Amino acid sequence: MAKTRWLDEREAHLWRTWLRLNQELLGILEDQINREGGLSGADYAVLVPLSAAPDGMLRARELGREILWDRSRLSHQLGRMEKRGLVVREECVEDARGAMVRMTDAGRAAIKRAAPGHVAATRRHFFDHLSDKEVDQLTAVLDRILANLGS
Amino acid sequence: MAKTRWLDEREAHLWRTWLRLNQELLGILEDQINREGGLSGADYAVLVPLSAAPDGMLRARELGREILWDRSRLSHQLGRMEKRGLVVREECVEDARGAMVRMTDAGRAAIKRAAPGHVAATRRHFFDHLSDKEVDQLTAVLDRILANLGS
DNA sequence: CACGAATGGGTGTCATGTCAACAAAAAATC
DNA sequence: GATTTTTTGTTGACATGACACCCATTCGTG
Repeated sequence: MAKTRWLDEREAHLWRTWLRLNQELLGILEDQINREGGLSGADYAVLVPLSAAPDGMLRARELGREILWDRSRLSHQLGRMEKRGLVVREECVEDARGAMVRMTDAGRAAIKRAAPGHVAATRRHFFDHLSDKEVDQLTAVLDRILANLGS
Repeated sequence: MAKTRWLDEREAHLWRTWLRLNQELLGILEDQINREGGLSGADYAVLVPLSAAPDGMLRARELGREILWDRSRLSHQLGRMEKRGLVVREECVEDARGAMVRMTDAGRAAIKRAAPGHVAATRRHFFDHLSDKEVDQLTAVLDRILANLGS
């Protein structure tokens, strides 16, 4: 067990900024979604992959994989969303264990209502402050970090 | 209401990476703290400012301001931590409304146990994949975004 | 085919976070 | 100095998330 190498001043600053930015930015965007679409951030996260899928339908397993949720969390969330009429669950034909999740018309309407404001807020608070070059640099760095997370 | 300008391919990619990286990275670090110190991420967040404060004591208001928590959340969390003997609440001399929060010896021991592994994990999963120059670039970009969040 | 392991999904329970309402003290206003 | 307004902290109710466990189905292996 080697002696700990603590973060130096620059590193600590970056780390605090990283955490704080993440926290505040997500909070702002969540509020935004909440106000404009009557949706929670969780609702939105679920509806996004569904709206991109054919027939607005995905297998629960796939859905969970896309948004990195465990099955329990997804199941609870789907139960709540089903109760509010945003999605329905149907049987899966090719695998009797599975469950298909389909977005209802109300679900599609809700995300169509929320999405423009969400994108606008994302631009206003994030992309508007980045040059094209910085987008590329940032992408390269974050992709690299993400790719090494497994280790 | 102008027509929505959706994210292009590069932007969408960066945005997904940002969200996913945060989610996974924070999850990993939380697990780490959890295992090594028997602490939750919330416990850790509370203990960090306390361990940096004189006498391990801060006014609740200050503590909440540092970690950007609202009063209710902090109060609940402190209640739980007090029950587990990590902190104690004391009266505030100069303001009878206030509450002082003091880290107990057990609290200090817990964070001393968790901190080295936490820093190591932060390095392993984050800083080890960044050059010095990239740290500076990233800091500049994120600071700028953070500074503009109020708008 | 039979059997144990793995997978997909659900449920209950408890920890955590949010929100509205409250009470007490301090600050501001008149 | 009395009265409103803010600030500080707590509480209770409720939404959400994490975790352990359950059941049915499918897969892998003999």
